[in-house]
Amino acid sequence: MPYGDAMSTRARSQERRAEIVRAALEVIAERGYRGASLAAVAERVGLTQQGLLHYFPTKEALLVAVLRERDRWDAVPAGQWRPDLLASLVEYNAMRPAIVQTFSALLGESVTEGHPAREYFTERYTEVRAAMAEALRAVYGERLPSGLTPERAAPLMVAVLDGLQYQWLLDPESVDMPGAFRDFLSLLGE
Amino acid sequence: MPYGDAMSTRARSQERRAEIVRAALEVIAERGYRGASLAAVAERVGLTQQGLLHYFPTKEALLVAVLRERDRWDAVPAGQWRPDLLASLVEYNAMRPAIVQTFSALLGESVTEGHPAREYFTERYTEVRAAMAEALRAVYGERLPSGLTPERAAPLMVAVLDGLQYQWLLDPESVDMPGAFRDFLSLLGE
DNA sequence: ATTATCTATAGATCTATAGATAATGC
DNA sequence: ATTATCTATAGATCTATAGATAATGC
Repeated sequence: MPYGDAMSTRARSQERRAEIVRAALEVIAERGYRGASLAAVAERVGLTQQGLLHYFPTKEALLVAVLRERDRWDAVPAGQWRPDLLASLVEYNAMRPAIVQTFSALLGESVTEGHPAREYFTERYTEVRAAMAEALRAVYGERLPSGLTPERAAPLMVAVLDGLQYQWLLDPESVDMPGAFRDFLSLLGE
Repeated sequence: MPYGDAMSTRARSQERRAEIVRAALEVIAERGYRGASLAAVAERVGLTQQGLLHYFPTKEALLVAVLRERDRWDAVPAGQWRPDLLASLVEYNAMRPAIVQTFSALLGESVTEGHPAREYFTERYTEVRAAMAEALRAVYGERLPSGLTPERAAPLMVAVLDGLQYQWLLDPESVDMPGAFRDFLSLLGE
């Protein structure tokens, strides 16, 4: 391939897929997964709905790609979580409502029957609680200052993160998500 | 109206509406609001979809009735909340996954654009945070033992309640929702 | 008269399949 | 040859409207 040449077909194809996944993220944020139509995603990347199905053969395949993409954002591996990094993550999220909204909408839908993301979230939360417990253990040992074990504090930490996101998405003016999360950290740690 | 007579038409009609609302609750728990079809609700009460529309002229009118019904369950007025009563409420909820699931699914959907329950949840959370702050103030005064003001503890309390529900709905075996909530109360209160 | 319920149906969608056509890369 | 994309379309839904029919209550 000569210098300055266009991308290879494979690279072009991968970029197209990435574009489609980004568009799907947006449409899911706006309408949820069940409400997101392939046509709406396709339109955003200048394809017909049938053209999109060339890249992802079913709507569910596209959702799987969206969830994989989500996993890639966890730039910090779970084994390296620390409370101060989590606080930064919350601040970062507070600048990215679209992404928070995509996953809050998906989490909400996932508790309904037969939802294709249900298993993903169930497994992810098991992992996230375990990683959170390890992160707390690394900082505090077997007991937090409040007396809780890392295993019992972990689901509370996760609950606060998710619960604050819903309150903040519904009413960003009234809810200081990063501030509330720092309050919770000080509660745990004192 | 003679003794032992059947109900009045009006009473019969109200009972039919209540039946429909209950059925809608179930279908929304299973499929969310966008995924819930009027036909599925109608079938559950032995009506055709068009027959159902005699009682609720649009799908949105049915949702409004569902949300009103939800408000009626808050048997304990917000002005009388106390931490120990909240703990009982969580235990009660842990025995009613269907109801928890209906509102967790609706909350998740409500953050998407143009969702007909969005305004309802936005306003409700404003009220719930205020009521929670008052409940905490009544017990602890201007500062909780942890040093937080009631206004800053309130959104955390609400977040823990909602966040735990999602974790519990996804994996009831692994998440002790009432136990975790009590842990959080002891964190706040000590 | 009013209420409850039905059949028929319009008009929008939605996902997915089939198969054509054009462009790209060995 | 393979890849990208399109048109055509099947087959399922969905909500809502129109209008008929039967039952109930003044």
